[in-house]
Amino acid sequence: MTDVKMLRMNPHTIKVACSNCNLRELCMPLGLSTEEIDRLDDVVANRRKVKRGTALFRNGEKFTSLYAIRTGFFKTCVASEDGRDQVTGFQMAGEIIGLDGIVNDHHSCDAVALEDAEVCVMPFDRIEELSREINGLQRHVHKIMSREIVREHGVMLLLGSMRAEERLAAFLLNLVQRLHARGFSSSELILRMTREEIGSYLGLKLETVSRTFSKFMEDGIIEVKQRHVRILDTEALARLVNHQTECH
Amino acid sequence: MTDVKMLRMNPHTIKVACSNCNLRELCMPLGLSTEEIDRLDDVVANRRKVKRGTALFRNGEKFTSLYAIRTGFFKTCVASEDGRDQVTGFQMAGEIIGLDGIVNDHHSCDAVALEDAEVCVMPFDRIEELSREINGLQRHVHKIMSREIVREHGVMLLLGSMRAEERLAAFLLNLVQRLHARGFSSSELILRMTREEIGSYLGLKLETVSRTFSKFMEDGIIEVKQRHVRILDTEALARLVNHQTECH
DNA sequence: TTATTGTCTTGATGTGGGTCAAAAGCTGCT
DNA sequence: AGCAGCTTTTGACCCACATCAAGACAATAA
Repeated sequence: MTDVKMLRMNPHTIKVACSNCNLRELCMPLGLSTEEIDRLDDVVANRRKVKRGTALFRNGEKFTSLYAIRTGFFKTCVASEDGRDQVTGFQMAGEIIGLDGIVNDHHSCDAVALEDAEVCVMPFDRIEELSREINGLQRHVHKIMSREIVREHGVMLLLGSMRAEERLAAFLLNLVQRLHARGFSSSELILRMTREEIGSYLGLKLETVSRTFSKFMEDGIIEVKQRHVRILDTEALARLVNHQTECH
Repeated sequence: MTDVKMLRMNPHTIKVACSNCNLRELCMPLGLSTEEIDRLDDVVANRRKVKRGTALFRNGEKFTSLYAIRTGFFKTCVASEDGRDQVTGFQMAGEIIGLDGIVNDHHSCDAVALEDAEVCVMPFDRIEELSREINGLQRHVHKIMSREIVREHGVMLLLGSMRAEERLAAFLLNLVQRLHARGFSSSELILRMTREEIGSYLGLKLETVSRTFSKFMEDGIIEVKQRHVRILDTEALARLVNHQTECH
């Protein structure tokens, strides 16, 4: 038996329930009846652990399920024929990954854990089945996909029209805001990704990311020490993003 | 009565049917029963004409419907607080626009016609209703949204890691391929957008777009005369995109 | 402890594409 | 036809970021 088969058949899985999950409000619809919430548990087939540095799924693999992140941190990236690759997003607890696989029944990007992680496996045919019966779930699935489309519009704006400082400022504000929504500090964070991964996401080289961090530190906007970042002046970051230049 | 209200109440609409629409295979699912196809006609509330240069919808407007393009050509664009804007896509006959509005019940981008256009208005609550009953439609809606997510991944790769020539080559190949799928030439096309709009989409300035066109012409890869483009060497364009540099 | 490897910072230098400017070509209007 | 306003092209110059290179720092293993 191949290693791959072993992995598929013995995927460190645990049977669990949404009904008592503290992340439910992040990844599942609100306002369901208790009966509907019980039925949601049928959607989550099991959980799966993903070790740091390994892939939850890879480009080309058959698509079967969406994944709700329970713990840990992921990056998704696409690659072009000639080997360049581009980080398309960083995902944290409560967020859903795998949507890219729906259109062609195969994934078109890699999802790699940046720290040991655990995900809820939600077979997509079960989701479709149940969302025919629970309007709130149907609506929720649509919203999640639309949200991803809108998020990507924002990244396109960033990549297409912002300069390095603006990109990094936008990146930091976005990260800290999402962490804050999960109960973490709104001024302090640990980066789970390397400078190179940040650079890939932002369309910059790692040296530029590093230099821009240093620049922000000189300007007293943040403190950075390796992966630990403390935001001292959120307003200044926001001003950078909105390009409130001091001219006239 | 305000102009806006006038517009809403008198939107140049015509009642029509999918069942005999020659674009159905592009915007609607395949393999439905005749009974199901008849019911699809209920989804399309009416058609709406959009004059060149005017918006089908704008950022901030209430979201009610998706739109299937019947004729004409659109651009979608997002704007940042400080007025910069970014073209996020160009859409042609058979493609669906409006997906951005689902998540917040309001549109988050503008859709502007680049030539006189006509769209089928599909109220989203009707789509949701019917897709609970017709599995093929449900699946189709999911695929359309997933396709858009994957398309945007491609744009992120382009914006994040390609150089000007590669971007323009990728853009041309993509356009001509989509046009070819609609029965047009695979080597000749009319650009419906300005150099500035191309530049915005590709994260370049209009001068760079113009220079790159000229460069391609010097190299004998294409012929350009204003908005008319003839592709002489598709292979060369493809090689550019895949960065097959001549260095070993 | 030291070696090893991956990550990060910083400096020196180069360049792709941005910016500014001018002119030519198109389109539409009167 | 003639004018006005876009759009496009092209040239000259510049700068933000890439590239190349060296060294510092951190984490892990021997």
